[in-house]
Amino acid sequence: MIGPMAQSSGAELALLLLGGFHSMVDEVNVELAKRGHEGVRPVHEFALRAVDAGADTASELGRRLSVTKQAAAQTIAVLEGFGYVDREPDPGDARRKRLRVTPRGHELMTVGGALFDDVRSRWAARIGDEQLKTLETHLARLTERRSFSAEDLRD
Amino acid sequence: MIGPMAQSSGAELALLLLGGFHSMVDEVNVELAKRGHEGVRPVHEFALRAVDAGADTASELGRRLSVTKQAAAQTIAVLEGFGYVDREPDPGDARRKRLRVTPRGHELMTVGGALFDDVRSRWAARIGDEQLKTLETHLARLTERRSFSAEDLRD
DNA sequence: GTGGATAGACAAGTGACTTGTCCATCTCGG
DNA sequence: CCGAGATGGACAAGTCACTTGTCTATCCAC
Repeated sequence: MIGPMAQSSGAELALLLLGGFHSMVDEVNVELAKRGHEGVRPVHEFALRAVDAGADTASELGRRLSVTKQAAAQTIAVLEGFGYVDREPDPGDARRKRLRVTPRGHELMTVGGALFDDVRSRWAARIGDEQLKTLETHLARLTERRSFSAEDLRD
Repeated sequence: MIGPMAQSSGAELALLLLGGFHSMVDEVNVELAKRGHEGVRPVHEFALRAVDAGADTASELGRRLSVTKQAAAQTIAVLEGFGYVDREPDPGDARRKRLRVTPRGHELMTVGGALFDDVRSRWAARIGDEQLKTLETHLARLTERRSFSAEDLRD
């Protein structure tokens, strides 16, 4: 379908990149569901990583993910509902509610990260580790100017 | 941000692929807007290509894009509003409304395709044409089992 | 011809956002 | 020490791209 539909090698490349992303994410999602993390979406996992990396308030998370603080607050509400983060008042600033990744949240990060690594390993086995590393290096160069974040990770 | 946030080379790879896709699409969108195709989104262009490639009814377009016929009908309504497609009754089947890409629609496809090709050329100039072709070949192999479609092209 | 599949329209609901508004709290210059 | 402006978070309403569900009109095969 890609060939006849795209009719442009540039458009095909774009679809290949998106297809690669979804291919990885779909595999990881299926495995996560089997391991008791049903309903979790990539955006949740990446948001969780951002929280763990220091985005411990809704406003800060919004900045990191390039969305409004309201959108970040909704994502946090979902993560809190799933038990992946909890919120406690900041003793030093009564406006803030500090976010913390729960043990279950850390487990999701560990399992999810391992699953992504598994998919990557399988890819490396198919095209060769050196080839995959080269591919990554090139992609990194091609996207380096994008201050990329997890926006548009909707599915 | 990718490094510290991902904490997993597999997850990083996924973000690189998505970042590459968005990088291409964003550039093309900016140029399309400058050329009088404001408001058009990638999903519209890919849907248009699908219509041109033979998905000439809402139901068929839905199948090709792996969305419901209702969703396809909405996309068509947008495309029709922009003047990229028109609909006429099918003389051989009174249930169908046959879709046709208008001249303006063909122009969008041409211009959009050329813009995607431009981005691809610029990438080729940076990493080498052979390297880019190798990257594409590998991506094609890695995603070949996915009966890929334009779903999740939302942004 | 009649029963089942199919095309499309209409309605309502969802998820992930947005903008806009509001208040509580913090920070800093004077 | 105090008032102005910045910041964090909550609430409300609207948007966008879907979904499920239902309905009618039409087609096709037996």
